[in-house]
Amino acid sequence: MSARPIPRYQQLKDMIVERISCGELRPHDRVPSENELVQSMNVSRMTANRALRELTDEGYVHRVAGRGTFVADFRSRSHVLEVHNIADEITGRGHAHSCEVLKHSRQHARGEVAKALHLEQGVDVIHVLIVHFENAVPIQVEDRHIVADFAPGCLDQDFRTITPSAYLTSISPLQEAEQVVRAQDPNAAVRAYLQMAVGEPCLVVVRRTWSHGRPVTFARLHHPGPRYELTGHYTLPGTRKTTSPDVVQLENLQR
Amino acid sequence: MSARPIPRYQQLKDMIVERISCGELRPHDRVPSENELVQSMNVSRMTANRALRELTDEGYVHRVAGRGTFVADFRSRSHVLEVHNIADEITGRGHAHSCEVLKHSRQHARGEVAKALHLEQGVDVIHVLIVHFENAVPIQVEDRHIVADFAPGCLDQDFRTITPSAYLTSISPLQEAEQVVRAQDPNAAVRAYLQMAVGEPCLVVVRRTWSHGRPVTFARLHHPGPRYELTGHYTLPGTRKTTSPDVVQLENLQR
DNA sequence: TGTACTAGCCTGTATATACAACTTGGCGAG
DNA sequence: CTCGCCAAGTTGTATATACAGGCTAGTACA
Repeated sequence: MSARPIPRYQQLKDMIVERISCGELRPHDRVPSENELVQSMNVSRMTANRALRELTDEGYVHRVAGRGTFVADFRSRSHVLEVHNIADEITGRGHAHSCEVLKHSRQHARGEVAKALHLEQGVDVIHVLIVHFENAVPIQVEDRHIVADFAPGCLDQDFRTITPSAYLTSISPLQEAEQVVRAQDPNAAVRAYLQMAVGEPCLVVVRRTWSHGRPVTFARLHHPGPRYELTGHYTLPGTRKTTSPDVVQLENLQR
Repeated sequence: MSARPIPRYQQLKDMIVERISCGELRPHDRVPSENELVQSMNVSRMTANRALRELTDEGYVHRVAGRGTFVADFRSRSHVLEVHNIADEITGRGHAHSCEVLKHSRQHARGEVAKALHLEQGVDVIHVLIVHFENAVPIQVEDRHIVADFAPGCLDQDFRTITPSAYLTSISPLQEAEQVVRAQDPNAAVRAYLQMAVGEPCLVVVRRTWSHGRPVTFARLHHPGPRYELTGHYTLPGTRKTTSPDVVQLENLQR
């Protein structure tokens, strides 16, 4: 059996990730410097350097020469985990975001929601239903359930000023996400919220997110097919020659 | 102005990536060992080690203690770049994949295709139109254009046995991808190919891929909304505690 | 002929050391 | 009081060295 000991740089990484994960170290907090790790952990500076450098590559921390190492803001961790902060997406286009909170209440998890969140039937969850607008045009219906004891202050949040997605990433690091995208006809309620014509399809994103090793939120996001598309841009890591592909505006697909 | 010199480990990485990118080093070829780099590039072994180790993390090479360092198979590079090899996806579900090649010919790029591929009007492209089946049920219409001089042997390929996606990743490393997902009603031809009922929406993926710093392929993938969904699973790098979220089969969304 | 072993190369890790560049805070000169 | 400079701490890089462990080919031996 290969019971090779865990390398010391990995032990350092695990220790720091654990302290971030459990909340002992919060975003923008200072992480022990290389020299401090040399003393407290009894390793060489190169080993401490490797641990912190790899944590930088992985997005956990942020380093500034001359100042120190700091815990990264959770939302800068992975674009794929925050790709669905609809407010940022809209303001990033230079448009105005607004929203209407239709529901924001405590409920007992049932059926699909309980199963998706790995909860017993009846456990408390927070249910929010929000319609997001881009320049006053409805662009997303956000139907989200949040495990209640994960976000104690959730009911007091004003989701008109901070989206649930932004709120969730601010209170804890999200470690894992699962997403399903499908094209589907909306039911009457969603169609009305999105002001869609009969026969127009929705782009539906169903997303579960994990934190501290358990699912904490389950969201169903409905978008009007004619007015919304999901864009992604992927670059392999380590590519130096910034090809910067000018984003060609794709024409409408009529064939 | 900060004209800081490029670090030596980065120079090594750039040199090796360039040799892979231009085809001098092909998948499974042996990359110079650390000690060879020490001699030929006049660096210390730790510097060579850092370069090769980071290239390993980035998926360019594969290292085996005792044997050496080898160029990684392109398709193992990034799941996001090959997420749309529909054949692998289907066989991964344990189902049977088959396809029908409706078109496979040389054409002159025009309009939207020329613009997307950054080509002058009239430059040669290969056009393939393929319907993919999962257990004899049509699941994707692949409408793809490939820059002709990028894939000289493209017209001789048998795309019934190897998908265009697999073929392209086999001949060159893909560096960048751009993808747009939308829900849209199909036109009559696509609807017929996919054996869809009138009124059912399509999940459309439009994808451009770069290699050697230029766009080389442009694909429009139509899927039947009722029978197809795009799933993604994202884990943050460096997470040791494999949470392994059992994939809950989400129920149909009826609200 | 066949088997076992060893020498040599390779990666993986760890340490000690060194220098450069950046940032901040404090101290001293004006 | 203010400005400028310098010292201390921090990250970023580079080197030399060392040992452990994996793999392979070739040699010695039976």
